[in-house]
Amino acid sequence: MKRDRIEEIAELLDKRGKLTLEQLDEQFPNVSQMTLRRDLFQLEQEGRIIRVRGGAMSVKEVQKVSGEPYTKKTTIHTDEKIKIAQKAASLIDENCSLFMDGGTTAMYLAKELPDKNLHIFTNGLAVAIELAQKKNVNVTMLGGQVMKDNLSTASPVAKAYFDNTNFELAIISASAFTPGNGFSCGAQIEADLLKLARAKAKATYMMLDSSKIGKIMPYTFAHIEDIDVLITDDNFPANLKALFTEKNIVVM
Amino acid sequence: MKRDRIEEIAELLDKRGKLTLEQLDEQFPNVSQMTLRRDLFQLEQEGRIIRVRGGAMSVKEVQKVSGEPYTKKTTIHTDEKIKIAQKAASLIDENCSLFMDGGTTAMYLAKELPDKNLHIFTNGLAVAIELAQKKNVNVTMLGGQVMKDNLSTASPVAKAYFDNTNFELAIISASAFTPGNGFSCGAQIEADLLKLARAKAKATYMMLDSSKIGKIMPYTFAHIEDIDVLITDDNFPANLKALFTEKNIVVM
DNA sequence: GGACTTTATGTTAAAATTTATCATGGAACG
DNA sequence: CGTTCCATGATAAATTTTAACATAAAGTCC
Repeated sequence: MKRDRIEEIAELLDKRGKLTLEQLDEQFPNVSQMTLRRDLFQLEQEGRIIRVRGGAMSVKEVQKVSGEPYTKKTTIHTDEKIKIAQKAASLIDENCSLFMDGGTTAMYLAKELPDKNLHIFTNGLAVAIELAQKKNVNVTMLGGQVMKDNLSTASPVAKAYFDNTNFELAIISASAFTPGNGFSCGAQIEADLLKLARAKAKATYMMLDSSKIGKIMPYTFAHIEDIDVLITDDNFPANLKALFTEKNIVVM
Repeated sequence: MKRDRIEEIAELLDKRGKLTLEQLDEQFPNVSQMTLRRDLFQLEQEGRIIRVRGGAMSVKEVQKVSGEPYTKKTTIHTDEKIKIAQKAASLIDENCSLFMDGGTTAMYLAKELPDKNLHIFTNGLAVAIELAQKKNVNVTMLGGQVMKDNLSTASPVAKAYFDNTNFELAIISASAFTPGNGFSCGAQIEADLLKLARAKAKATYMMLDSSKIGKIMPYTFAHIEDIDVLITDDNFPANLKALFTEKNIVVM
């Protein structure tokens, strides 16, 4: 049907980056050019493609050419992060109240999250915008000074915010991890916030892609025993995994 | 010469996101459309813009979080709002500390603002992201529940934030205005925030495009005499203007 | 099941935009 | 100076997009 065809077109465009109407016509010989045009129009409305003269291109394709500091980051280790985000999304039940940080992995989680009844606290500007798209998700943004490199906020006043709020789950990620130094990040104020979130939550889930392993950043905000679940990718070393499992921490 | 013009076009496109050839023609009345076309072609070759039917768009624009809901709104009365934003931008001096709301007009102001040493408080997610692009601007995001229709936050705790901060200027806009009901908006909590910002600031500048005139929204947050400067467009009725000027309020 | 409405699609003509081509003027250069 | 090169402008031709209407298919409601 219509929707199937539209999805197929979107997929093709994501794959090829750019297609002319002629090429699309070849791919879909059983419908008219006008129909394909209308499909492209709809996809454009949905913000997934950009129509250009002669055809259309995938938004993702354009994003690859990126020069911005934040978007650059999002292209690194994308596949692992998406897989981690998908795993994390599968752990979140309806009616849950949770905290998410503002990192790129959290951004993918925000995208993967189904539109369920949830209440989410976050300090990520981009994360908040992404979540705001979902009708059933209630989003609360934590205020504070905006950090330009990762578009998230942090503030000494955050505690005041947390005082009147409750959440069961903190899903956070780290910029670096070693067994000795634990989970660390690059800003004191960010570390403070994450510590607070961790303390406030009943459980802490850590998303960590394996590229972070062996790195050390200035501020540690959690050690191995502070977390409840570690969500990582297939390249996570077995010997490290043992370190977690022997402390009854689930690694997935 | 040629290169200068091309750079200017690129800059404009980064600011506005998207321009039609007609709009470009207005901006550059001394060259022909064909020349502008050739400039766009060259910029496309350089990978800095994407040409679309009718004009071109900035690559940066596409890289923004996809499918923003407020993009719908941003297409209405765009030209007036940009002009108002430009006027407002010209009023802001270096080293100023100010509050900006999260509306679409504020969004244009954020884009028009030069990269000067400023400290800006805002409750707009998109505004904060836009401002974070500027190296010299220090941005503080106000936290709170995210309102999905306009991507801004509001919270009863905002007062706590304001208590420890100072700003000279509040640049805000309203959803509706009549002489009797003053400046109003659609959410109580938003009205509260704007009132607070107004009270905190030494001066209040109101950005109001003329399409808002005669409309009434549920919550009034300011009356004529509460503001210091009214920034509006050329369609602002003369009789209303008199109402402001007789109270020594600058209308521009 | 039949009459109705809605939705998706195709066809064609009209409108708009882009490309191609050639002509002009001025700057650069010997 | 004369020549060459480049940027620009004007116009016509080609292409693409939009708009309008017609038709077929799919639901929907008694």
